[in-house]
Amino acid sequence: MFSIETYLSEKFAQAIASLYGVTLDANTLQIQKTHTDFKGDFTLVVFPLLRVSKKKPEETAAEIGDYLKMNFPEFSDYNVVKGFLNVSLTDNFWGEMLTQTGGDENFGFVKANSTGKHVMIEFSSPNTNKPLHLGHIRNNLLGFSVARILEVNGDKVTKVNLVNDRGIHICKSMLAWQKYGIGETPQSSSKKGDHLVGEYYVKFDKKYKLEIEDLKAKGLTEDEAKQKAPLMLEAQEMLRKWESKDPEIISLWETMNGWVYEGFEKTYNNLGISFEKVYYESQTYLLGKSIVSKGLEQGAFFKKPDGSVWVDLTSFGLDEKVLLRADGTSVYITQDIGTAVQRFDEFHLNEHIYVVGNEQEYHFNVLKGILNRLGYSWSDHLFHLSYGMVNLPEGKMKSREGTVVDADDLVTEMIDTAREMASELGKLDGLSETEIDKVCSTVGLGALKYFILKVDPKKNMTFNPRESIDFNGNTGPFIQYTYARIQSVLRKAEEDGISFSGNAPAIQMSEKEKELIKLTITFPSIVSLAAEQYSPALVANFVYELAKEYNQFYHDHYIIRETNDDIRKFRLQVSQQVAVCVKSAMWLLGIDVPSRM
RNA sequence: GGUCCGGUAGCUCAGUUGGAUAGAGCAUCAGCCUUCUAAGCUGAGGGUCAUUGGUUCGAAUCCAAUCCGGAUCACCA
Repeated sequence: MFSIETYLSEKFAQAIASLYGVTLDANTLQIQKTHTDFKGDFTLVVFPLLRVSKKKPEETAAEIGDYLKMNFPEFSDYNVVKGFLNVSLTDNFWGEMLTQTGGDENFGFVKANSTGKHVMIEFSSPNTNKPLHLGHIRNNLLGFSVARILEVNGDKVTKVNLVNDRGIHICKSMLAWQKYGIGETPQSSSKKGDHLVGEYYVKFDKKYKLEIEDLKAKGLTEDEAKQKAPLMLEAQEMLRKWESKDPEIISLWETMNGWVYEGFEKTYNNLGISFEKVYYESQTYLLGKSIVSKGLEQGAFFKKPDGSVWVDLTSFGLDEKVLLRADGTSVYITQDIGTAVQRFDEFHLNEHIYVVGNEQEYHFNVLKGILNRLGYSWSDHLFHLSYGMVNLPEGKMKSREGTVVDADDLVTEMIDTAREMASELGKLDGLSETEIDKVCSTVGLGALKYFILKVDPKKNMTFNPRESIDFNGNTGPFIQYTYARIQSVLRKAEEDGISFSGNAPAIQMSEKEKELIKLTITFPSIVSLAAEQYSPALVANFVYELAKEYNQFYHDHYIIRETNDDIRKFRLQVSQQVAVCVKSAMWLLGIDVPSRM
């Protein structure tokens, strides 16, 4: 892949070799974009070179600058400020860059499946007892975006979802529905299935709390009350029945989960999220038991007097961890061991990414430790993409206090806001209803997705609803707007019969024009860096900067209205290249771009 | 208490292996539409990069200590 830094490094290295007789590794040179308040395109930091030049910083910089100017035609000028060598490249060079990179729809993307690496990425992983919320949205957007980023870096990527469809919490909503539901269904109530089931989960909790209070009034301790509450006992009984495949319970479970899946599908659809494969815990929760037993035989684990099986991970700086209970049943991590082994066996994975919140960092360290202890060579290829929590301005989301932001509500709200803004600004006059719907949905979702993805995944973030529906400044709609503007210009060019294909004309460029070319040619390295760091935020920050730069250019320059044919052609080419980068970058974030808005 | 993560403008965030006078957006104030989309552009104010030491030509960035947040350390998932 072409990189301007690499290109320049080689020239610099050549200069240094010739001047000082020392061959330096080209990528140890420190090259950066020249600060805006200095003249020049790129800057070589010469301080580290003083020990080979054995001269003052200014002198060293000047010597290298002279050499470059004398020997390479693309260097037009240089200046030295303290230990910084600022070099300028010719318009010719930048024109050549534009010619080389322009006109390729897939610019910045590596050919599909070219690395031969197969990566599985698991994300979303919802429970079927309540609808998706804001936290899931961050998870889904991250997982989906990272998958695309890896794809365009040449990996084969399989996106999977592991649905938590069993367990005591599922039984709670089932029980509440059975007791208080009077046959309510999504159809009868016209509620979305996942929301309906979620309501019964909440109902269980309420009734359960009442029972606890009741028992406490009768003299039981908090813990005793929690354990002895009739509802809890019933839920546990239901779980036992489920595990023994009681037909009535299984049927209820299937029905209610069916409602939830219908609801989830809608949410995923609205968000534009999809998976290649969906796993269900009801089918995987027993996996791993035999592996643990084998590990026990091999001495990787040990048994306590009560019969429970443990692993000692103190050598990894972790603790002892139970793998099988005394009664032989498995715990959560047992399943994770099983699914990991199954997936690596079945798909011959090179890497497995788990998109899971940072509160489970310990869990994944334990998982890797166990797999390492079991001797799986790929245990190092599990990667926990650990993202920070999403908080509200008033603090953590708490379901008890009803501050959880529902995913569906949020999406609807964003799209509604987009519609209000558009009609207020008269942006969509003359479009059909369906076209308007499409644009508003694109813009509303763009705002939401960008707002979340622009933040470094590792960091906790604050979701301020008021700021999220702002469509100005560093937002998704701002970037979409830039794209729509360019499309408008390109449409106009076509209408006017202006062709701008072919090589970039030789013209005298403005700073803004050069800046745009500079930015677009760094797109490929941003894409690859984003993959290395599993960080859509890098792509988001890049595309924002590009859009901002383009809007300044747009403000200061005529494009269609430019009368000089060469300049007009050049500006159209630059515009198109920016549009390609914007569209691609947004696509990596899972965000659509409208051709008008 | 142990481990991990974080602390940058009033608020939300950038800051790419240590580089020049620390940047954006929001909010506030002041400007720009007979001209290709004003969801745009320009300008102003706003900072002890938590604190203190250290490393060196040079630190928001690396190291140590301290302070303040958060997560985690379940036979929960």
